[in-house]
Amino acid sequence: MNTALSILKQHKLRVTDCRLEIINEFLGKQVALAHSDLEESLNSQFDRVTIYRTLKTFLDEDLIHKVLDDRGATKYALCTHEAAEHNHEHVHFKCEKCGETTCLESIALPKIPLPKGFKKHEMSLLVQGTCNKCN
Amino acid sequence: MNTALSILKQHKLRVTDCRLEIINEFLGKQVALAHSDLEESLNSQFDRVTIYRTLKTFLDEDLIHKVLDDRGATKYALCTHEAAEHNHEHVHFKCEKCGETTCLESIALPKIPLPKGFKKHEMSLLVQGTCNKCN
DNA sequence: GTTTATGCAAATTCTTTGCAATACT
DNA sequence: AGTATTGCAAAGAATTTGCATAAAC
Repeated sequence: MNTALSILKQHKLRVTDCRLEIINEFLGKQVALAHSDLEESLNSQFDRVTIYRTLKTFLDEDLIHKVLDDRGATKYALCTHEAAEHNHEHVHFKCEKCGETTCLESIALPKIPLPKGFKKHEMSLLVQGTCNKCN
Repeated sequence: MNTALSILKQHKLRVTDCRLEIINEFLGKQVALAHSDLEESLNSQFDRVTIYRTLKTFLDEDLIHKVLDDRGATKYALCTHEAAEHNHEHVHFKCEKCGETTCLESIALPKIPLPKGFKKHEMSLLVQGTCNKCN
């Protein structure tokens, strides 16, 4: 079971209100969140700086990952840790109407034939359009 | 033939030093460039603000397009206008060693089966790894 | 009790806007 | 000549850093 508490414990991070609430935001809404989204939904409960630092900590611990955005905004989403090997390779879908970015984890990434001399390490795919809620 | 001059003429833009040089940067290095890259390579020849505005003009004219970056930096690359219909849907490759982002225009984007209710408009694919120069 | 996280202030960086001077057609 | 572009100053976001206080283990 994945509670905010158990996630922090798994990563051997100290349990603080800010961290718990931020993880709960990610668990609650199943979409990628930007710093500004968190600041807003946590309603100035925590300092802007604390949120930045929490996100950085989570990134370093591979608890969240960055999600590409067409507009250059930095968004984050929880990593799923089910498998032994960790990867961030989902398809992300950004809705052009509501602006939400969802991880489409069920969809496998295609194999891309690269030119000679290029070696793939990881890849990310961002699809833009309208989501199921806005259609 | 694609000279900086002819590109500006095609887009009915006024010919200025700054615009010519920026296009030449893109033509010269075949990689995606960020504002800071241009500022550096043009060596403070033009004001920071002018470069921002030039990039915005070029974006509006579909002369360049934004390229996704894993680190959240905003990068741009020239659009290729060969075909009648314009699209930005290349595969982009970012080298983790040298940091350069190249458009792999020859590689077709795969079709992605989206869940019910999702409708695709456009998509971008970023592959990260090591490029042919760094391998 | 020791270590780590938080909040506040302030510094940096990134990007945009207003306006007068300049360059383009 | 008329219009668009540039440079400078300055405003406004976004993000980072330093340090003392507070909280977690």
